Amino acid sequence: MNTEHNQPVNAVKRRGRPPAFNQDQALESAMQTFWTFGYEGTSMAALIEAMKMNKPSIYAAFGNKEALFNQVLDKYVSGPSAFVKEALAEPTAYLVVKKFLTQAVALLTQQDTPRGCMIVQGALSCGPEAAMMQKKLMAYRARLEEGLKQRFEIAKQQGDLPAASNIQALAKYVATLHQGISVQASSGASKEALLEMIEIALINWPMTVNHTKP
Amino acid sequence: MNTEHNQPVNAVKRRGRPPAFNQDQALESAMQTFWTFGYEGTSMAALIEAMKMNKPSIYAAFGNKEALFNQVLDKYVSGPSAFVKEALAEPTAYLVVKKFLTQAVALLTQQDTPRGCMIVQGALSCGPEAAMMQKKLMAYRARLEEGLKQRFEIAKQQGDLPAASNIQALAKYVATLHQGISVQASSGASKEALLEMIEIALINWPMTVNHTKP
DNA sequence: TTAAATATGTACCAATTGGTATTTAAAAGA
DNA sequence: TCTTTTAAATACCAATTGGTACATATTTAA
Repeated sequence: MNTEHNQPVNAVKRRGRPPAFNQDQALESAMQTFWTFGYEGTSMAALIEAMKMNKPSIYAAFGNKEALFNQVLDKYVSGPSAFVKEALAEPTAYLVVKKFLTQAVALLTQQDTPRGCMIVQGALSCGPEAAMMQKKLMAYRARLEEGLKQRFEIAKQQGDLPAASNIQALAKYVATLHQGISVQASSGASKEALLEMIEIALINWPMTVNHTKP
Repeated sequence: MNTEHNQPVNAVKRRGRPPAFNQDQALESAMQTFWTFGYEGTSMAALIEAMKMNKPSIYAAFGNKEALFNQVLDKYVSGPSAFVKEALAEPTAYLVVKKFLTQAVALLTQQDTPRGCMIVQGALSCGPEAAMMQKKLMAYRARLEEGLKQRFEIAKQQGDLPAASNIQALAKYVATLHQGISVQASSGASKEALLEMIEIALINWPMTVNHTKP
């Protein structure tokens, strides 16, 4: 049963039986599963069903559960979570935050993907065996918060944020909202309700006189 | 080995071997464990060690894992989480929110208990077997948000909040911050950093002219 | 002293966990 | 055709999961 899923057009012919699965599609299915149930809540049995691969094939192609999750994480960051980089590129701190939170709500409440953020919820409370992943996700979150802080530092230097701004606290404010939004989304909050909520959160965003809200 | 842990001073003498454990202390240990590792991440083996009881004794005293967690939840709500009711009793919406978030930070970052909120993180992402607990905790969170909304409705009627206030969105704002704080706390955020963050979140809390910030 | 009642402790259960050894199938090259 | 190479599929592994049966210990009441 060779369906040649992952053969590029002019692929070099390799010897041996060709894989019956598509690498990227399988990883996508794994992401969907981990995203839904978290690292600990996802069993190999669930992955086997979702990826439509048998266990030895998964281990041969992606390594063990931990290695597979790491590859899923990469895919998540460069895929669903790619909007973060775009948001940080917005011209003002206000627009950065507005775009970041708005896009987060859009992603975390959309119909065709699981609700909630995989990096927030993938291994939040878990047993000792998932402790390494817990730390890894913590580091990812810390990196995002650090990215916001650095962006706000630039905004401060540009006179976009008041010189007296506590950029550390501002970054934590935005990160906290994002993490809360993740919990809200996974608990069933609607996109509309969360967008209204964001409006409130942004009402008093600090700005200097020469940078007004649009 | 009868240490008579749970014999009240003038207890009625019951027949049979007296329990070697204290009901409340054992439940406290169970709470600590579930709080740390979540529902799914807590194994019976971990509970046995923490509660210093053997498995059949646990089952006899508290029922199965699910029943035990339910009793732990009750204890959590009436114990560590009791500040919620106090906060809702504050005289103005602003003070309600300030007290609620400040106390939440205090609880979720204190040294002698696990970090993060058990109701937020106890079963956020989990496998199908914990789905019931996931729903149950979602309901708890929804109840809190509803409590905030009702409190804000009263504030609105009292002229404490502007008549045009979107109390639904305000309640979701506060609930989202609380949930985000839980994630932050479990990720190692300091009490001080979170208190600074709360200040920012409260800067533009809506108020009418006859109710000013203290 | 003995029976009834209740708790503890050991040993066990089937099912599931993550992970592999081994056999079989399908392709390319000689 | 036949060997080599690679993947799929079945069957298995020890360890752990939540949950129990059963024997033993400790108390009170008769």
